[in-house]
Parts: sequence; C-alpha cells; structure tokens
Amino acid sequence: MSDQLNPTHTGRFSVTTAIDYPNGAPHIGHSLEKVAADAVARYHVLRGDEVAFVMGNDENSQHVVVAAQKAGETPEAWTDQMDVAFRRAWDALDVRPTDWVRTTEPRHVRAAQELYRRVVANGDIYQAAYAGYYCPNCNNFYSEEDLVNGHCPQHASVTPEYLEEENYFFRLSAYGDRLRELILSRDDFIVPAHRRAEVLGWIDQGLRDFSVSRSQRQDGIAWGVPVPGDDSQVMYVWFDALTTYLTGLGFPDDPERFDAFWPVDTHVVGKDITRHHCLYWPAMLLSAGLPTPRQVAVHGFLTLNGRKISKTDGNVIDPAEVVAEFGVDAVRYTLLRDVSFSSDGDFSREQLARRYTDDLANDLGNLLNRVVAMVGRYRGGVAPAAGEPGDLERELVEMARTARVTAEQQLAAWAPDRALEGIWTLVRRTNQYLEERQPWKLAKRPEAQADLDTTLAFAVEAARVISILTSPFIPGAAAKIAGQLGIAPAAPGDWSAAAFWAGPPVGQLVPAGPLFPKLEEAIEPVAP
RNA sequence: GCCGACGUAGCUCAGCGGCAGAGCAAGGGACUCAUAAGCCCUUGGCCGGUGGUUCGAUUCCACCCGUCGGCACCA
Repeated sequence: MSDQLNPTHTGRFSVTTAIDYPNGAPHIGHSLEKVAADAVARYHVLRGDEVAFVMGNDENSQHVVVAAQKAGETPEAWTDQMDVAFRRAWDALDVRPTDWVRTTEPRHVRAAQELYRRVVANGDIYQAAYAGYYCPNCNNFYSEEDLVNGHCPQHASVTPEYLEEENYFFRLSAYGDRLRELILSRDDFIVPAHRRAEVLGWIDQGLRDFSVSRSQRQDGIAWGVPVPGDDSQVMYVWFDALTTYLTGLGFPDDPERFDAFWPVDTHVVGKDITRHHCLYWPAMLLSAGLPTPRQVAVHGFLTLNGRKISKTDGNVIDPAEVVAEFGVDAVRYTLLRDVSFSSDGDFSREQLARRYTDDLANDLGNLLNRVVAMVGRYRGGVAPAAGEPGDLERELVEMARTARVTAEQQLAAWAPDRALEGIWTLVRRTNQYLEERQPWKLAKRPEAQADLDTTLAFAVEAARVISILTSPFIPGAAAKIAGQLGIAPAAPGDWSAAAFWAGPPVGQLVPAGPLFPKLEEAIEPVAP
C-alpha cells in the first residue's frame, strides 16, 4: 500500500527543515515549516518507517557575532543561549526532530570541510576577487544598489568603504544543464509546481558562480568554518549552512547512517531560499559526487492579521504565548489547516479561536464527548460488540477509508491542509452517523438494543480511527482520545490500524471531560 | 523591463472541456446523547473583462484589466 503511494518508499524517511539564524527568539512565522515537517515525520513513523528529521541552528554567520556583541556576550555564550531558546520553542510546539545540528559543532566543521575538499578535488572552486562596499558595523558587504545615498542600509551614519578581497568561488555556472536535467527528471523534485517553473526559469537566464568564503581578518573574532588549506578564510554562509543536512544524517563520520538516510527525501524550505536549495545545493552535491536530494518542498510565508510579520512594526506573535492560551494542538492544527503550504497564508488570533471552536471543540471534541457519554450512560462505560453492519455503517467505513487515503496522498504532496480537510470529513460524517442512527432513541426501545450496540460500537471505532489519523497533526489531542477510549496512543507502525476493526478492541472507556474546553471569552479582534 | 503565477459565493479556497462545489459567515427548522454542542434545509456566483477554438469553455488559446511573487551572496 505504502509503496503504491510513494514509489521511492524504502522503509526509511528523512526530512529536514531550514536551519535558523539565532539572532532573536523564534516567532510564529518560523513555526509553519517546523510543524509541517514534524507532522509528516510523525506520519512516516506511524507508517513504520525509520525516520530521520533534522533541524538546527545556523551559528556561523557574522550576524551572530554582531548580535552577540550587541548583547555584550561572547558568540559562544550567545549561541548557547539561543540554542536553548530555539529548542525550547520547538519543543513547546511538539516538534520533535530526531537530530539537531549546530553549525559550530566539531562534527559539522568536519562535514563542511570534507564536502569542500571534495568539491575542490572536482575542480569547482577557484579564487577570485570579491568586491563590494564593506560596513564594519554590519561586518558585511553591500552592493552599490544596496547603499542608501552612499550609506549603509542598516547604519545611516556609516559610509561603507569599497573593498576587494580574494575569495573562493563555486563554479555554479557549469551546472546549468545538469540541474535542468535533474529538475526535469522528477515531477516533484520541486513542489509546488510553480516554484519548479520559477527555478527552471532561473536556469534559462543563466547561472553565476557564487562565493563560498570570506576573509577571516575582518574584525579579529575567529568565527566560522576555516577553509581547508587557507586559514585566512572561513566558509561563507551557504556552503556551510547547507551542509548541515549532511551533518545531521551522519556525513562523514557515520557512513552506515549516511548511506541509510541519504539522499534525503525532502528538504522543507521557505520560498526565500528556493534558489539555494534547488540550485546551489544540488550543484554542490553533484560536484562532490554525492547523491542529490529527492525533493525540495517550498512553502509560502505566514502573514499575521493580513500583514507581513515584522518585529519593527510589532506585528509578531510569540508561539509560546498562543500555545499557553490555546494549547499546542490548536496552534498546530490552525497552522496546518489554515495555511496552504504552497502559497502565503494568514494567521491570526481570531482564526485560531475560530478553528479551536468550530473544528476542534465542536466537531472533534464534542464527538468524542457524546460517544463516551452514551457508552457510559447506556452500556456502563464498556464499548459493546457490533452486530451486522447496515448501509450507514458501510458508508462510515468507506468514509474512513477515503479519509485515510486522502491523508496519505495529501501528505505525500505536502498539502497538510488538504490532509486535515479530508480527515475532518470523517469527523463530520461520524457526527452525521449518530444523528441518523439516533442511539438516544434506540436506548429507549428494548427491542432495539442490538442496533444500539452496533451504533455505539461503530461510533467508538470511528473515534479510534480518528485518533490515529489525527495523531501526526495534533499528537496531544490524539493521545487523549486514545486515553478516553482506554487504549494506547498511536505507536510506530500503527497507521495500518487506522481502519475499522483493524486496531486493538476498545473495552472499558475512561471519560476525562472535554477534549477542547470551550474558550472562556470571545477573542477580541486585534486592533490594527 | 524580464520571468512566474493568480483573479470562482460576504470570507478562505477546491474544481480546470459536458447542468457551478466545500468549510466558515448569514437565515430557517427538527432533535436532545453531547462542550447552547451536533444534524437538516435555505440564501448567496453573468467562475475578472473581451475575443477565439469547440457540438459545448469556469475549464483550452490570445489580448486586456487587476493582484502578487521572483530577478541571485540579506538570511
């Protein structure tokens, strides 16, 4: 079954998210791709796959040095703090990577240098002058167009000096044809399709080499991965950052693990770094003689209340804050349900409250509550055995199958919103089923007790299936559903139990109150 | 300017050659197991505009109008 849906399915699955610059606390905008990757990773675990899910922080940037200085810290102390902050933020969202890479780790330095050596050996690195306007405050180069009236765009008082320095460059220009072939070789090498078209367009316009090192001398603080054979240079952002994906999967220290998980199944990235993941990275790997990724899934950005997320405008939401208010499952659900992965999507407190109330509390929570209550009231809390299914029961079973297949297909296509939409049709169908069978009426008729048993049994079973189907998205709530059904939460390999009568029999229920209690007060619209 | 997309119900979007769909929002109803929840019904669309291809176009093509991304060392 799984192999039909995903021809490359090998019993292993590897996925990465973009690594973040730890120059401040993570905001809700960072969360979408982490939560999406986590949901897909959890799904693969349920499928019984051995999963590697790599995340991390990009600590080698000169921006980090600047941020640390501003905070009066050493870069080491600063990145240690940020490391804790980021891990805590992802943990609060129930995002559980199997591997966490900091680019300052020795193993990553080894990985980046090894990759660099291989690319050098293939003749794709050369030395040339890099020229630009250098701002000592930013410790960064700007192009002439970047300057504002000759001043640094970040520091109006600074007039950046025109500097040239010898840097190393990667011969990206030589890889246009091979990259085009690679992208054309798989429909879903880049998803969604419009991103693929965009990248092919870039290739047609011609590729330029990019610099992969910077002089280390800038302001004395040694920071970054030294270029092999030239200690005066450190690797410049992309060469170093992209290599984290290799580091996390065991390159070069753990060849067994690396062989098992590389090439990675999917890199999940934001649309802003499409070019680097779809062109720079595959070209670097081709040069190094390493297999290229199977897929890059590009997601859009989140807006907040219809506006760009911006710290300077104060248009930000701290994930921890909304998690505290609505619960982690509601935040995950809203991110995954409301935001089309392929384009930008809006997030707002109102929308979060709406999803919480409509989908989670009313549809799902209330469904579980009424089922558990009826089994309690009519059958002493023990789920009865089903009798012969009728048409309605067969429809319900069919609906469950459709929901499961939809979830599978849509997750494979990186459309978690569609996957959830499909699962919710089963949630709604189960509520409808209860209205059609009206167990509360059957309970009053002595001759209808067998029908009541069947109805309750199918409703309980639907809840059990829903618990498994929803578990990649809202693991906490899914486990609570299982808990009230008196069964274990979904475990690795349990996806196949997401069908009627394919799982452990439900016996004694364990009522525990509303899954998603009604929100206390109406959420006030956020003032503009 | 160039490249790429998008304009379908009040909102968010699906459909992409054969009688316009979903969820939310709005209005009405029957019920009572349940978190005043759930269920049923209804309202609501010249499918951006104009031409063309076709027996037939929301769906394909061209142009126009409008909106938005990208155009490379800022991640």
